[in-house]
Amino acid sequence: MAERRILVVEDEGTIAEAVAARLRAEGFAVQIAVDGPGAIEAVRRELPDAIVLDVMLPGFDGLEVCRRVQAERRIPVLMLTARDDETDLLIGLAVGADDYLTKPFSMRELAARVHALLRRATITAEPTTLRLGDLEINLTERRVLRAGVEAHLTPTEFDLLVHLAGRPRAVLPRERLLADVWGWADASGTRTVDSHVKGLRRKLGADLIRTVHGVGYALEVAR
Amino acid sequence: MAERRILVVEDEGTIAEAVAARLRAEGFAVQIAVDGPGAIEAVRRELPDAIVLDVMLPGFDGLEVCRRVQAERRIPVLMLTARDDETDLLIGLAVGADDYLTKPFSMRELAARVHALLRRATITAEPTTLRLGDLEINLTERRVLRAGVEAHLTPTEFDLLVHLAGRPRAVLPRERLLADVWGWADASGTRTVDSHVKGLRRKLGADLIRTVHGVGYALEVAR
DNA sequence: CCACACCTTCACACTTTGTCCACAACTCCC
DNA sequence: GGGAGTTGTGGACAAAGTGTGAAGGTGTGG
Repeated sequence: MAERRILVVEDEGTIAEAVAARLRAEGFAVQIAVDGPGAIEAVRRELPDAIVLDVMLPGFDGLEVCRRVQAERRIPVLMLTARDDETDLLIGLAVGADDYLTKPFSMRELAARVHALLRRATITAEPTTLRLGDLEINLTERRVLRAGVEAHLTPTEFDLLVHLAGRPRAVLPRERLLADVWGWADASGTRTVDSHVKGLRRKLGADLIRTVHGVGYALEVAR
Repeated sequence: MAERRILVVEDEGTIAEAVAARLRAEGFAVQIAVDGPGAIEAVRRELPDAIVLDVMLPGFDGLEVCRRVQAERRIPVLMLTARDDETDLLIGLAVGADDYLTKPFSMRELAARVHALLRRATITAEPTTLRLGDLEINLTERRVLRAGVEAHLTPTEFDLLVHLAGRPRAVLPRERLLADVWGWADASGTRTVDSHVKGLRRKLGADLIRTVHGVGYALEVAR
């Protein structure tokens, strides 16, 4: 099996280093992110097999990270909660965390949980491909077929398409797409979304994406 | 959120009890059925939000239960398979199961799966649609149908309609509409509301919006 | 260093929409 | 019935939004 990649999201340097060291000793390739935006970016870039995620983070918190990550792609998440707070825990599970550890925790326990997480992930038949009408999106291979014909998409186009496909038929405002796909806070004055929609239409057919004037775009799916 | 109802279908008493106990601890209301016919009946009576379903059952098996249930109503199903048998698994997914667990499984894992199932269900079951008589307003898609026929509305027309639909039959003064829909403080001297009402009447029928002389407009709904 | 793929921005044409205006039709009240 | 105020209507016009092709910039891999 190829080396498994783990993303550790933790702003306290000493903890992050300790966790990373232990996981490396277990044979994982470990990346560290120290805040919310960094985590999102790292997920896109590194495509980790699992995430160890602190709930308390600068930028936006771990729950937000978890929600956004899960919106894109199914990745096992182990949550670290500082306090013995049931609220965090429940919210965490609700936004897609798979397991949790309450600080302080032992490194041995952490390692065991991460192993369990990955074992489960490989056993489970996670839906790796989205099927919407004659559109087929393979998330693990990042391939897209329309009516059986493969289209070559750029990375950004693919991410945009996946986001639209996550809420088929729903109208997603440009600001929302810019925030979720690009991670931009400010949506004023840019035509980037429009440009990429143009690309998707050219490659996948003009009828795939509906423009909702003054609002945004929606993925059309035959019912 | 109201308490979520889970139906556990499992003929082995000890397993059924253990599963039920754990799910109750997670805050769910749990019902147990021990065979196929009992499961079908329980689904009809209890209207559960999700089903945890053993494949091996007396009466008729879990796959049959799954098939029948899905034929009636879309309910998330978590399948429990005794053996590590791919055949059962594939059939299960084919007849509408959403996820599965192979025995033996941990209760923690089960709970996480059920949470995930419900989370997914609430996301997909979100076509927030307003229905008022023969008028159908889909908020996430921003589509409007009158008597089954779609009408293309401009952004402002749509927002105005939604505001009227939010208080059906109530008379909303122009000043109120201008404040809520347009964000204008000053209502003097403008006929903007009237213009957009004109548009709505043209596209959706003159009988939809009632004029209250000297006051404003109200959405008419057949009782 | 070059070729290449990609992302973003820009300028322009085109489409859609919002607001206002003028006049007709209507309502209400005396 | 008549008049004042209100509303309906069609269209003009400007403003805003969108589609499109191409250019500039960045980064990557050879």
